[in-house]
Amino acid sequence: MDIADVARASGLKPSTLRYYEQKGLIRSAGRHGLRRYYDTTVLERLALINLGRYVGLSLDEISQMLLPNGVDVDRALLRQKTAELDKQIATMQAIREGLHHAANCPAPNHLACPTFQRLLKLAGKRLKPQQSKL
Amino acid sequence: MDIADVARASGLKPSTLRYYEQKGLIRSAGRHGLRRYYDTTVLERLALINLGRYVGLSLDEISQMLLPNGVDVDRALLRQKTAELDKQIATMQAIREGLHHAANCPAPNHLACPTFQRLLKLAGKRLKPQQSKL
DNA sequence: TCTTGACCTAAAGTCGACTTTAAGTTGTAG
DNA sequence: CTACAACTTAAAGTCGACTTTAGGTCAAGA
Repeated sequence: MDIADVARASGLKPSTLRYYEQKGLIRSAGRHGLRRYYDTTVLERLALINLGRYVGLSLDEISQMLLPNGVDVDRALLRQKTAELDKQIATMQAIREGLHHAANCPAPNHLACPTFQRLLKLAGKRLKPQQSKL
Repeated sequence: MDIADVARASGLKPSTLRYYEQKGLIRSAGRHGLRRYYDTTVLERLALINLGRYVGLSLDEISQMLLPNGVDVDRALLRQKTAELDKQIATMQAIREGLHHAANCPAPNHLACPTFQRLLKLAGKRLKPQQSKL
């Protein structure tokens, strides 16, 4: 497949694919003249990359996790990321509760409300970011 | 309090506070000569801003939510954000499950595994970002 | 009174993840 | 065989959220 096919199949732009290649995240199977061609395993690798981006990893972190040969993942890092994700989810749920309460709280001013107070403290400690797009 | 006090109390740098003021997110209570001074309600406003950042709002979105007068929040937007957060949490949990599975899956290659396959599809549809720092 | 550390402004710089642009090359349909 | 749509590269641009820098002002302690 050529770059346009991969773009179509992955939802990424050709420029993004070239960029990922430049960063060492993917490789083309070769060239026809100047033009890259890819085999279909690149799609799985891209899916893995999307997954990583989804859970908030940077491209650099992702390239550490992706084993350069083949299409697999570093399991230790995976476990670590799972644990981080657990914490993040817990905090988000607490905040979600707080927001829900705030949205329906009869107090004229949220800051008067003890539930909201707790919420503000919770958000005080920011965790790691979660990047993603579209 | 002067800007250094607010910085200390909020965990934000003076430069960030000036930046937030420039963006219209906060206001100082006045000046002593050139120097800004603040009253303590700015701390609550900053806590609210942190909260917004935490749940993935941009500074522009936050300034829409914060009522310019006083220290309160737009409740409709709050409800909407709560709903978005629900979706986001659900997806993160699914992915968390998938990662957990992958980290402990005996298959030599995750891509062989149907659980991981589902996971990859899930991550395909990226949601909105969640920004935050530190 | 003098010094100095904390403050001020405007403008430029940074970072990650791309996208866009400018200029050039080429596989392929007609 | 020719045209041209689709590819190529290197470099510059963009976006959000800040931070840093350069150059200046000033309140307060010694």
